[in-house]
Amino acid sequence: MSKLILIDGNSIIYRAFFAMPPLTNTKGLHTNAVYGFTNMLLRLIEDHKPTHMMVAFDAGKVTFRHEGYQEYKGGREKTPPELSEQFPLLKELLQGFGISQFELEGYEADDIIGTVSRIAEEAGHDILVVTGDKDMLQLASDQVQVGLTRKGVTEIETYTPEQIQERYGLKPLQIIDLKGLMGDASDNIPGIPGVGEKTALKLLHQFGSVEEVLANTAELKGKMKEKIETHAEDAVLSKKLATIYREVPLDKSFDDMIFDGLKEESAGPALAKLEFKSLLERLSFKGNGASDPSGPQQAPAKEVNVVVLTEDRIAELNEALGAIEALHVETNGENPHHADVVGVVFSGPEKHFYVPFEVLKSAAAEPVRKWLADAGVPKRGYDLHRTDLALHWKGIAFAGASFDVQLAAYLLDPTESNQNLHALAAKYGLQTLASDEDVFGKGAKYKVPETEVLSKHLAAKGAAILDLIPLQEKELEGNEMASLFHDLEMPLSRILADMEKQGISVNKDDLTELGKEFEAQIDELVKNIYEIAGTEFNLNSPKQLGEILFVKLGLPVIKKTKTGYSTDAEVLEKLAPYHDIVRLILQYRTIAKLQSTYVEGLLKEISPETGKVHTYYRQTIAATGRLSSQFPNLQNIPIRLEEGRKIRKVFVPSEPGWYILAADYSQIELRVLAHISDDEGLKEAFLHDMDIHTKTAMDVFGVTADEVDANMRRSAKAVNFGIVYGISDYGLSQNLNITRKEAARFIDQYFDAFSGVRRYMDEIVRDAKRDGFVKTLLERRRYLPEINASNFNLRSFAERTAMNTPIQGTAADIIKLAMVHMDAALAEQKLKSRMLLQVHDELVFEVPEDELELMKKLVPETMENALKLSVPLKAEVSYGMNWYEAK
DNA sequence: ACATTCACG
DNA sequence: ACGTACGTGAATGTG
Repeated sequence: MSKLILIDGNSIIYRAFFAMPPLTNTKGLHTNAVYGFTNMLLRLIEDHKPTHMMVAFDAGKVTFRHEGYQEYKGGREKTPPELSEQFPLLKELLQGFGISQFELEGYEADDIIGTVSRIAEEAGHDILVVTGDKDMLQLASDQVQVGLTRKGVTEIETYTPEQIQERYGLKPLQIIDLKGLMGDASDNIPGIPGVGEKTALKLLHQFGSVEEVLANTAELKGKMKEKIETHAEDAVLSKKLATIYREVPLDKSFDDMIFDGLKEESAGPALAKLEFKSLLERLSFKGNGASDPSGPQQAPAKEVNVVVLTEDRIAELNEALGAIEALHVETNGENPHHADVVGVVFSGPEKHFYVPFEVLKSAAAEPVRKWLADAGVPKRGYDLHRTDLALHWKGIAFAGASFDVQLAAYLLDPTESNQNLHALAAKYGLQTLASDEDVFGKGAKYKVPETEVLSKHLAAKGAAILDLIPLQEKELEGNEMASLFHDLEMPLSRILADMEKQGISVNKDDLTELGKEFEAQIDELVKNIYEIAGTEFNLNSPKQLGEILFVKLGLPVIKKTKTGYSTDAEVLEKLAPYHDIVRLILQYRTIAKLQSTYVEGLLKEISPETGKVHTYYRQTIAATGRLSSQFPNLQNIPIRLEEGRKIRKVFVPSEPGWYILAADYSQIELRVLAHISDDEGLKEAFLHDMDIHTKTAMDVFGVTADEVDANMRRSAKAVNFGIVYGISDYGLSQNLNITRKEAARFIDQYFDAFSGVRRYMDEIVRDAKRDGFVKTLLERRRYLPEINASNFNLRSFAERTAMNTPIQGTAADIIKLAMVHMDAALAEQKLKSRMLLQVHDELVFEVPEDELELMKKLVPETMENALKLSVPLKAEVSYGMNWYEAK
């Protein structure tokens, strides 16, 4: 028994658009209408189990109806752009669902449906027509039911001829006459003025058709008669316009409309692309994709063909290494330097080999380890940076990383917080991969399951990696990010791993000594504070401190936090004149921070084996493309205050007689801004290597260099910071402690002096609103879904981000390039010097004495020539016996 | 798990 | 009128 569902695409998507609340995906595309449409489709499929489906669309602005009546559909509101952009999304989704779509230039969707339904009817099929347009009731027959949307779009009320009779007292074809008399404002069909549904029905019940009404106007009287007679032509025309044309020349056959269920491999990605996560979860794909009406259920993982290799069977893998296309090393713990290897899987398209770690370490697995260490063999996997480190500390060398799906996912959307392979696979609608949480449990409940379960899970990961690679590769190419990925980020991941393995030596004794000094100072401060307060309390508790300051001592409340009084440094600075205790608290805070984070924290991270700290650079965290550093964070070692800066003295070379050499970019972000904004004044300043803050003060305040005083320069510096961050008068006023009005004046003066920067800021925000994302010079992207939000805060934040990200991100691109070039130069010149740290605009090396002169030239040169801009890049180098001295 | 504070660029 | 400066990580206290 065949069942055909014909859907009026235009009508339904319109209804869905206005019925659904606004909805956008993370890329900022509107998806509400498609979401409503999809819900309706799933409902139809479930309720009616169709064997054939087709969605018809209007095509072409002008249809045959316009020939007789040019005003047809005139006066209609233009389709809102939020809806227009959803048509391609819907069409792509339908393709993924395996549902045919018809359109033909010059015809409307209802004509196509009318034609198909006539042919299908003649062939003896059962048909359901789905639309929001009552006109289509004219198609109803014994075999054709017409489903009209109710309220939303998922509710559909189906009409048979009997039900139409019941409701209107009309035969289906008389619906055309009804429209002829009433007209239709939305299509600009006139009908007879003053005749609405009620009158029209009365007339039709009496006469039967438009023609009969017109032929018998004699039987009518009064105003009604007059109106009908004067508008007789309109009625005839209106009827003609309302008549669905059922002879559209379609070159489609019945087979073109076959629907044999949702296929996970195509429907999944389509839903995933739209980020309809709830629908993805609701659907369970099995065989023909019929969803289980009993509700959500766990989709069974696809059977992966996995071989568990014991030591005596490792030869099977040794021989199959040529067919291995991906690997996955499962590790536990956050810190890859201290991670245990839980298990390893080697994946080919047909077969997966699970290798317990003991087996990988065994003598028999020597060929596998050689394969792993061979830089000439490209490796593909998930988080290969972590893999490299984990294996390294277990004595297994890893090289040749060529495609990391985590890194690719980061580039494709650097703000996505969940980078699990499970989430990634789901995002692309791939075969459901169990989550690590489900397999291992989380937190204290983490437990490695038995080999049977573990090997299957890891093999499924290997399979997911293999499936993801071509999809990501294509997307990277589509975004012109292939080079950023292959030529910058992938090579960098290996370099970072090398730097981390190398580590930087920390003088433990000096650090402990420093800790003792801090401890004495803390004891003294705490004693005095308790004495002045007249009570002992937990100084580290903002809550208790607030109680003392604002209740007991009655100091004025400057600002509040969500949970109570704010006691941050900014507040305490303002309170200092009121009470002597405040200075002491500020001093305590400073020293306590140094003690807990930098003395105790760093001591804990010193490796007993190497006497070094081995940070972990994270390449897939920062939304702008910067690196971040963990365990310990070596990108926030104190420098601004002398007390803290001393911490830097404990970072020393790992070999006697060597030096620490550091080079940092001077004003890289403002130089980047000069380049991308093409502002003449800013470019000029950097071409002459002027002091940029003084130059800014000169232009903003209209004075000569000599007239710039310290205060003017300070203000100019704050404005420059503000510009880079995406300026707002409020932010600048906070920073400079001036009124918003004064800040606004500064900004205005700045933009008058640097009009190219104003132009850039306007353009980048406009582009972001149009594209939904911004880019760096190297095509790194960041999506800004809130750039068109109606909420002022959200929108403003996105606008500032649009201004800042290309600047901060391009600076990140540049230093990453410099690192790749530096690594190559060190290798090529066979230097012993080692790159150890990156701190956003600074690179730190350890250098033997005999390479010092060379490195003092090579490092800044390499950094300055990393990328050619319209202004020169400048790097300043220094060196000493420790990081403190390299300033 | 979340908030507050503070270290860096 | 709206009310935040951009990007991070670690330590600590609290619910």
